[in-house]
Amino acid sequence: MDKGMEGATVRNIAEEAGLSLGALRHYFSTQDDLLVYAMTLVTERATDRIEAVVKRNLPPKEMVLAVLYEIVPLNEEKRAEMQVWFAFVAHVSHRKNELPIPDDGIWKGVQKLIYYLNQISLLKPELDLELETERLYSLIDGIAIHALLEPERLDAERVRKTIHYHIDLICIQA
Amino acid sequence: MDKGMEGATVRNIAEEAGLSLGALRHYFSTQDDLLVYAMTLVTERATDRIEAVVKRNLPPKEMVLAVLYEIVPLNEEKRAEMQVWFAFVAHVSHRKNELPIPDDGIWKGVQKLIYYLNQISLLKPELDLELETERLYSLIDGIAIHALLEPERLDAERVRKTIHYHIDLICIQA
DNA sequence: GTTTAATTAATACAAGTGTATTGTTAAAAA
DNA sequence: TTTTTAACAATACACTTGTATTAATTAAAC
Repeated sequence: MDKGMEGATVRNIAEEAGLSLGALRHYFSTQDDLLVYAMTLVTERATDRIEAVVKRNLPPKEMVLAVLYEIVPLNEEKRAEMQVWFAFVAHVSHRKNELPIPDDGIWKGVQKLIYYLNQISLLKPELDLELETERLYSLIDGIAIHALLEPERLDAERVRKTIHYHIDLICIQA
Repeated sequence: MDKGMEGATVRNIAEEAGLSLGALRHYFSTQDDLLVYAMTLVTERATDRIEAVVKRNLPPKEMVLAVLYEIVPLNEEKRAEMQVWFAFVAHVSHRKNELPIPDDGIWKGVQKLIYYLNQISLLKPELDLELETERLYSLIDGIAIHALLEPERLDAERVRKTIHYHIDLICIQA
């Protein structure tokens, strides 16, 4: 978190985990394995959190908002996850083809939300489903990155307000 | 571009530039200087391109769209710039306080666009200026990153369509 | 209780890293 | 024309990197 990707050396990770170099290597024979594992871990944690929110059976609009709030770094835990994800994606994006980078699943999740809002007739009928998906997807990830990189300007309340504002605008009776 | 941030070693950069290690060091005494220079260069190029667009005196809406299109990676040149920017920001974001990372100026640019649209009464009057700025800012950066990381799904035309769609929706008489 | 496997530790190694140093050539100033 | 400065080159240094190897220890299985 404070040494960046340069600090994510096999030795540093071993030390942080309280293991020797050999012990760590017993579980992860290469550094790439380590990175892919960490990325997978982050996506799984996020997915679990989101599924838990869905299971709470909130009213439609509140559920949609709760899911979106779960994607974005509103507390320190999610902030840490997002930071890891951001660093790793940037670090390995130049060799997508040789590494099994897990998909974060946000695109499909946002797609489900939009289609759900439409099915229960909460989405304004004049809107385009596909473009609304693209728009919300970009909005969420954009906000997430901005909140990560400029936390002083974009605090938690402002993040929530912006997302709420957008959802209100695409739903009937704003 | 194809070796990522790990490949941005002083030696690689010197070779790519056709210089010896010593020669490169004559201009940049440390690697950080090199990175900061490259980031500054990218922002300056982007800023210049945008200012050129503004000077073309297009009709309001077309001007706004043209500016936004200039931020987003719609061709290989901008794609390369964006990739550099993305890699560098991720690489140095964990030590914002020790490095003079230049601001990309997109926030202020988007703010100007929204306030301009409002001043000439093209923006729907019921909208919130500050939240619309935040929304467009996130949308643009989100689209930019998605276009960078998933170019097959989000091609140039889809990028333009999404941005156009959003601007239509916040302006009167869609 | 002995053997087999899993786990951990300790070094080793070759390669690459940023940066410093020193020397050489070319250009500009005096 | 001399001298001072800029530009470049070559090498050196100390250190870190990922990974391999080998050995020691612990746990499980039989």
